Amino acid sequence: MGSSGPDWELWRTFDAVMREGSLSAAARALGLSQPTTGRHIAELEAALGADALFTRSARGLQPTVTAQALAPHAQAMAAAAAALTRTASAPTDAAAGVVRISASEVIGAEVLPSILAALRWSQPSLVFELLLTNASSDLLRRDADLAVRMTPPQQKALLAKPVGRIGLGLYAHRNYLARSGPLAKLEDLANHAVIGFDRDAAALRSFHAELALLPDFTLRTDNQLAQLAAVRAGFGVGVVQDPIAQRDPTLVPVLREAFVAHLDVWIVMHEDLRTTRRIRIAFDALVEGMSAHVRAGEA
Amino acid sequence: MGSSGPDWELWRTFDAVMREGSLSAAARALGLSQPTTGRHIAELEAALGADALFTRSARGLQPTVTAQALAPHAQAMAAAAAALTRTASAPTDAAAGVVRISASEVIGAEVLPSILAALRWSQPSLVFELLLTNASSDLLRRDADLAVRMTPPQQKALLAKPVGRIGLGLYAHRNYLARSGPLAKLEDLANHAVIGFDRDAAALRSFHAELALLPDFTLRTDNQLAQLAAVRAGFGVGVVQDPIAQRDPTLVPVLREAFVAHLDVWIVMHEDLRTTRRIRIAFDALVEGMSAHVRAGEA
DNA sequence: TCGACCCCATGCAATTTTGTATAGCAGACC
DNA sequence: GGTCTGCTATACAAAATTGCATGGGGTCGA
Repeated sequence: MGSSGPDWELWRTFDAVMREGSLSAAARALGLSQPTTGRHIAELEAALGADALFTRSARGLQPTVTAQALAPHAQAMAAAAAALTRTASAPTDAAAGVVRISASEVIGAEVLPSILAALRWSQPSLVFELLLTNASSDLLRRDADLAVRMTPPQQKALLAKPVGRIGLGLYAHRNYLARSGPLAKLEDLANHAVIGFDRDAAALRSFHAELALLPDFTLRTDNQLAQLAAVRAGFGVGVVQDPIAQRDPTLVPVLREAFVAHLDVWIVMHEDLRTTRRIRIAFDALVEGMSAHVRAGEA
Repeated sequence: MGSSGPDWELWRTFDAVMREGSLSAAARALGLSQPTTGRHIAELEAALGADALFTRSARGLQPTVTAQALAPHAQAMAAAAAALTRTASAPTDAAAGVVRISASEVIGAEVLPSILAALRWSQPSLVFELLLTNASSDLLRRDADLAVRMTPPQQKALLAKPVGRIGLGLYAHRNYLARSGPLAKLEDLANHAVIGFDRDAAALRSFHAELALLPDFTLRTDNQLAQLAAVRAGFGVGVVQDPIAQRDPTLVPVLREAFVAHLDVWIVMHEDLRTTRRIRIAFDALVEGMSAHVRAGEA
């Protein structure tokens, strides 16, 4: 019985069409010709039954409800295919090949570079890919090999190692403080420029718990790198990870007693990758590097 | 750039070869010819670089370390492909098509049948697949659409609904009790036939916590259906879910005060499937049916 | 030790899949 | 209103993939 579904290659085309929005664009992305992508989609539609996947138009293909329901699975398939080529990029027992790391934007921009630089110095054959997104992207969907996570490990299939706790505090640039009014009590914040989140529900909630009577933010953005940059530029007061703030002598902690929060940090990997040497090497390096980072913040 | 890895269809062949153990068997499973599968593997090996995936022998193909590292990703891909055909098996907005449900063996054999029977009565176009395994199989890997879980939801991408708590108790058949010695205190168990787990580490641990001084089991098996059958057959004393035991008047609860345990039950589904009507219908039916089951045990 | 069986590898013809070229259509912009 | 761009759909030839048949080699059991 070979009839267990269509040719997998058709799903790859489907995924590309969903992503690119038209047969022609998908053909370009895949390195195929436009008639071929069109035939692939036609073949899928024929194989799946009566209802069409797309409505054709001169402006491209618009996915039907069915196609929209299929899309996430196709993406999962694509992620697995990418993981396959990544894993095969070098022998399992070699300290070479591609390692794909998922982390938050702040960690990826402020902390990982030095860790990876050191690692590459000792392991010159490693190649890194960074997937920087705050929405903790799916290790389970194999979008990445390793991840730096701020939430406890959620899944048996994942191998997680805690590396400590990053303190969060309110900071401001000394130039800002020199020009602004007093900031000794939590209530003083009402007269200050406060940098915070815009719509990120999860982040807002977690900070609400810690900082119940926070005034309205003066600068709102969900991009934490922008928040950090704003604090450094002297715009106002914002939440900064202690170890990052302490590297910059111009940043001054404020309201140390009034605001306390922290992030528990984990390094996470797929259990499947346990035996792949380059992943293991990168895992260990991340554990060590992030541990050092966390300790630096405790000083 | 279309050169992002080999033809996906090759991975399907790879997965089949890993599963079946030989080119010929894989060819049979896929409905292809043996030369074709051989060529697929050869093409993969050529595409991935120097090191081979399999060592050829007259008894089949033996996977190398690299191939073993690739296998789980290929399985993930296969699961996603299966989910695609399943999802496409009927229009998204139809109360028809295949719904794949993961649950423990006991739930699948003792509880689900009546729930699904009732559901099928009101929705005759639904088709069900049961994946009965105690190792909570991966919803995230898209092995199933829905799951009945005894552990709290671990993943953001999953939509989980608690349906209550199933009590666990020690039970024995009345015929057994009529012939055996007294059973009033926990210590009396030493003189009884006790049915329990064999090697299932997780299960053993969870029961050790509840029943510290449990004697050595007289009948050991990790198959919980066999445990249940043994209790029903009057072999001895075993742990049974209250709602299941109470349906059978010949089963008598014993040591009610000494042993108390419970399982929190959740119905879990992929967030991706939220908009697929048949999955939603089955989800709601499972929530209602399992809630009723749980309540039945509280009587 | 022989035979039966299952396995992989290879040559060749048929089929399938793909690409090229082209036509037709809808919207954007001057 | 005309032109330009981007899209899909179709005809036909080239290329690639597949299946069939067959050969060679190893393992198991009588």
